[in-house]
Amino acid sequence: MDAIPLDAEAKALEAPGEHADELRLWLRMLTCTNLIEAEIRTRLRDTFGVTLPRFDLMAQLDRAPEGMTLSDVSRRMMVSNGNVTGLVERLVESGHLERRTAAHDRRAQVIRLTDLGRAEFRAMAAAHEAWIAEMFEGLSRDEVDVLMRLLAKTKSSAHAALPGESRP
Amino acid sequence: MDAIPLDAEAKALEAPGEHADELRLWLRMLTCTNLIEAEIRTRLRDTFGVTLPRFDLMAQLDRAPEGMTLSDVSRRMMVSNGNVTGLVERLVESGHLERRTAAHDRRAQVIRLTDLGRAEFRAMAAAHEAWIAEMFEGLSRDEVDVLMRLLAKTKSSAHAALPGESRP
DNA sequence: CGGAATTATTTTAAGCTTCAAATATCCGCT
DNA sequence: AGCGGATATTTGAAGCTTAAAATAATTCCG
Repeated sequence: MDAIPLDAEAKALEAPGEHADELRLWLRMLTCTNLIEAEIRTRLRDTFGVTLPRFDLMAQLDRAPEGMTLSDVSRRMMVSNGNVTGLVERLVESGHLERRTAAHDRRAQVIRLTDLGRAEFRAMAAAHEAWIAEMFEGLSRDEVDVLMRLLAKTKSSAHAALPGESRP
Repeated sequence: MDAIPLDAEAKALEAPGEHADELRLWLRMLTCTNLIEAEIRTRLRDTFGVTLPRFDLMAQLDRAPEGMTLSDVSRRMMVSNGNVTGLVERLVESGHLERRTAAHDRRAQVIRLTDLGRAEFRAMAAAHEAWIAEMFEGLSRDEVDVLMRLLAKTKSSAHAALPGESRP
């Protein structure tokens, strides 16, 4: 049986928005990121039995041998404070992190990798870097450079659109 | 060069830091995506009281007036089946979706937007498109085009690196 | 000094997400 | 018909994530 012809509402749906290009770009960007992220998550899990959030947290700490506060981690990972509290709790429990109260500020907790945590992270990081290289294998060096530059521009463009960014 | 593909373990043993550019590119891409996604999530919540996953699901359904099965949704959104089951459950509960058993296959559930769901989605989608445009405002039309092309290439490169993709 | 505002963290409730196991149904084949 | 494998969905357990409220400690400033 034939479908009923398009009504006004359906036509409105067909009408391309004013910014269809940007929307398509965003969706493509999201698809790319999700595709790669999902594969990395699976490989981390299958190869090392670790979740992506834990890996990400350990990656932050690997760059700060003297440790960081939970707030620092929260800001760098762009996740909520409460989220970090739970992640840290589980990683301390498993012996990958140690946590102590900051010497100069009794509100703050400083966390750092244990020897175990560091050793495990180094092994995972090497595999991770290779996996990422594999995913981007199809791009030339120039294309990587251009993409890098355009994403930097995108980041600053998006940042400018954030509320409370009225000042240059 | 690398005529023979190395397996994960072998790659992990490659000289460390060999693919720093790709790694930096990936981290930048991730930062961009997270930045934009977090802002969109906040605005959807504050403006419409809807979560991003619900918006994404409704977006899929808006393009399929006759409905889709849960599996279709799961594949398109690149999330697990169980995830979709829960999301759909809550959206049916709130009156945005209707669900019925597929006529030709009693295993499958076909879901579609209710009138309420469609009306609410249209309003949200218009705002969403404008927000995205705002985030990418700092890019010229040419830059958008180049980025689009490079991301398409990235997607196909990443896809080629997926297991079970040995054939071209 | 003392109060107000800020900052660091935790807690709680709700929802999202995955994986793996369990059900139910369908399809192809003999 | 009926068996066996594939497909669609649900369920359950564990973990991730957020927002908002609560707690605790610091800093600012008059």
